[in-house]
Amino acid sequence: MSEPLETRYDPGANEEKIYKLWEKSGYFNPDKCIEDGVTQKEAEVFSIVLPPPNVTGNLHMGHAAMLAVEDILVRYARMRGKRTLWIPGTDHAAIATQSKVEKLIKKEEDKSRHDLGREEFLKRVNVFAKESHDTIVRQIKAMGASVDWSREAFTLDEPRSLAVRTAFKKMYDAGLIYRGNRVINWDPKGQTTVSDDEVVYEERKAKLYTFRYSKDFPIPVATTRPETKVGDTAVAVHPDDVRYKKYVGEEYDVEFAGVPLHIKIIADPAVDKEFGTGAVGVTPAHSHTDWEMAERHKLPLKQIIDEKARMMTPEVPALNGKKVLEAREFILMWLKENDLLLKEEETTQNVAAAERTGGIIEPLPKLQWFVDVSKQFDRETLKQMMRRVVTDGEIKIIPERFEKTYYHWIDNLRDWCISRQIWYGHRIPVWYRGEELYVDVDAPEDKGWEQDPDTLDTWFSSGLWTFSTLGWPNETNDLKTYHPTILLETGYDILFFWVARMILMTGFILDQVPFRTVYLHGLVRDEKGKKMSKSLGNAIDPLVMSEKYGADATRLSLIVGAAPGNDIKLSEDKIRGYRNFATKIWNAARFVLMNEPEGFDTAILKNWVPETKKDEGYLKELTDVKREVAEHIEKFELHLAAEKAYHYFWHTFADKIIEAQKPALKSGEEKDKLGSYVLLRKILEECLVMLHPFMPFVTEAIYRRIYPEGLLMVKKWED
RNA sequence: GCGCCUUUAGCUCAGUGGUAGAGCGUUCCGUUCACAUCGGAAAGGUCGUAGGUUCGAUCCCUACAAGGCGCACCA
Repeated sequence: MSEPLETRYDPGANEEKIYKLWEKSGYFNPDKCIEDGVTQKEAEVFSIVLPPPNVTGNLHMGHAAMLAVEDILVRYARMRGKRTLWIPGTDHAAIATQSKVEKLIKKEEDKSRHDLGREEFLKRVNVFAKESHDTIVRQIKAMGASVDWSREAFTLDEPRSLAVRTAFKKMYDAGLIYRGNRVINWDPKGQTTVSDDEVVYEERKAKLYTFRYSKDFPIPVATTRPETKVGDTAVAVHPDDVRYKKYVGEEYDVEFAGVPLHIKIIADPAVDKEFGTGAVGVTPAHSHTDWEMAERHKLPLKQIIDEKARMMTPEVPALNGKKVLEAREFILMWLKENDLLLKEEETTQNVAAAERTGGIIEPLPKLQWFVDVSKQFDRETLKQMMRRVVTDGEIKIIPERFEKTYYHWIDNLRDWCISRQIWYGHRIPVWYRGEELYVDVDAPEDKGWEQDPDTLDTWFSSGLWTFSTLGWPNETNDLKTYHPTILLETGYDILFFWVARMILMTGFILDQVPFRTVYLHGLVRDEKGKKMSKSLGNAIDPLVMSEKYGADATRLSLIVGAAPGNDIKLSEDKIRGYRNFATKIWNAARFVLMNEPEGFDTAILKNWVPETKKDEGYLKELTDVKREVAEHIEKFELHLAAEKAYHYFWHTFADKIIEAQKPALKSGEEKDKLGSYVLLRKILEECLVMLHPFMPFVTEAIYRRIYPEGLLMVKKWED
């Protein structure tokens, strides 16, 4: 035994050093483990990707929780002798990053991206993304995550770009990607389309106006958006509605607020007889459901709102170019003046807003690229395939209840709009020359072609993540060895955005599932249950906590009491509590090592058999606890595993077993001293192994004191 | 409208078909050496409400209530 341990464990003085030691060993990389004989070549594989954090800034507690869960599973697998790969990376997060940088430039230089131009703007974004990336990497390391940095990837780097273009081409050739003029969600603020999943709804009070288009129009209709009514091409009623049956099929020409309208009366089951007047003014260009109705009834489409959310009514100069809210007032005035407004009542409506920019969504028709989720390929559609792999059990979702949520989402899924009018992202691999269109991985060689200016939805590239990180489209060994990955661990809030899209992309492209098990963790909230966010000022910074209490304590605070899929309420007190545990581990070790007999030889530990029934009982209990902890980890019940290990160490090992040995150690005969010491030493070392996945730094720090050349990280976890 | 979750000690949460546990907090006691970032002890719960199944329910079923969430509708 060399130097005695200090009375306290100092995370600040140890963590960085230990992480460097791990990195230097090369054992985050499974190839190196095999090379050095730490892992058997034929060993079972444990592979997992790190959900790539967005390069929009810092990591928050949610990321820390994710890193903690994954690192525990990864370290456990590695100590179990599995061929363990954890791939790190970052996500370019197209819209999120672009809008963040746009805001910064606006604030600092009062310029828009158009002032800078595409090339210069992208340079700026890249600089920002690089800085953000570096911060993220530092933070991942600070949390102790044992990821294989040699395989680090970025959703927008060259290998991933090739994967994206190849995937696009493959899907286009199969007819699963098409270009179509459809009503999409337009974000006037971000000046781009967004997918259905990027739309968030907020309930607001609104007025419902009941009116007639003109004096002699037979059916009154109700609306919350009178300004869109200049785009109506039909009035829809329910097929069984006796009030209106006689009008169905009739067509009327009216002049509404100076705009000539041609209105056809149609019958469609989508109409609710009870709502409003039971008749709907159909605006095919500015409503998803109306557009679908228009498709069914072959109605014309009349766009009257442009991309700036302004009116397009050249017939009425006074209205033309007005913002929608001003236009609403204008129409209401006109209705009142002409005595056509019948009723005005309070109602609540869900206002659709773009998730990233907060812009109020304006549905409008636009020529965009879509993934067709209802087209057959290989005897089924993407929708059916996504459903099948979960119902068949090829993919298991934990907690199971989210499987229902997943099915529900699939059943309501519409074609996925993948083109965005932003600059930061994967440029769509399509080129145009007049009427010609060219789709391929690389640009056409002859002249005159122009590439589509749009970029792809960021989730298109993240959807390929489990295999683009393994080298696809190249047939790499990594791909053969590690795909499908064993586990995907992520927050339930991106089940649709990401998990579902990965299943979709992988299912089509590789005819595989991307992962066997999906483990969904909850969101980290503050002690009052509020979602942590910078703007609310209630965010607890994982790095600050790690500096204050150690990464081990921060990790454990995010694990204990956090059942899968349930939100985690976190307070600084809790983190402090687990810092105390790290101290306890340190001091228990300190005590044991202080009592090491002169000239102690560690060889004795190997074949040591307890001499008393009591010691035998202690060892039995230890083995039981360790096995139970392992079982919990294997069932992804980390909260139970951590609590059990914690409880055993503190209240059994420290409180009872150590206390019981004190008399012998203090005043016993040499033989008893040795016996007691070996017992404690044995249990201590086993505990270090058992606790290492949860608290890697403090356990490794102690282990290095005992075995200066050893590495706990790759010590075998035996049964 | 469809669906999901939560409701257990002051707080945060575990948990089991046989009348409840942990951590933190609180109160009291303790500082001759592993640790006061500690140890010991104590107080504190009719396990949301009402029914049902059962020999027996906090745990199973039904209804209800409160809180939260997802999806759809939102004319």
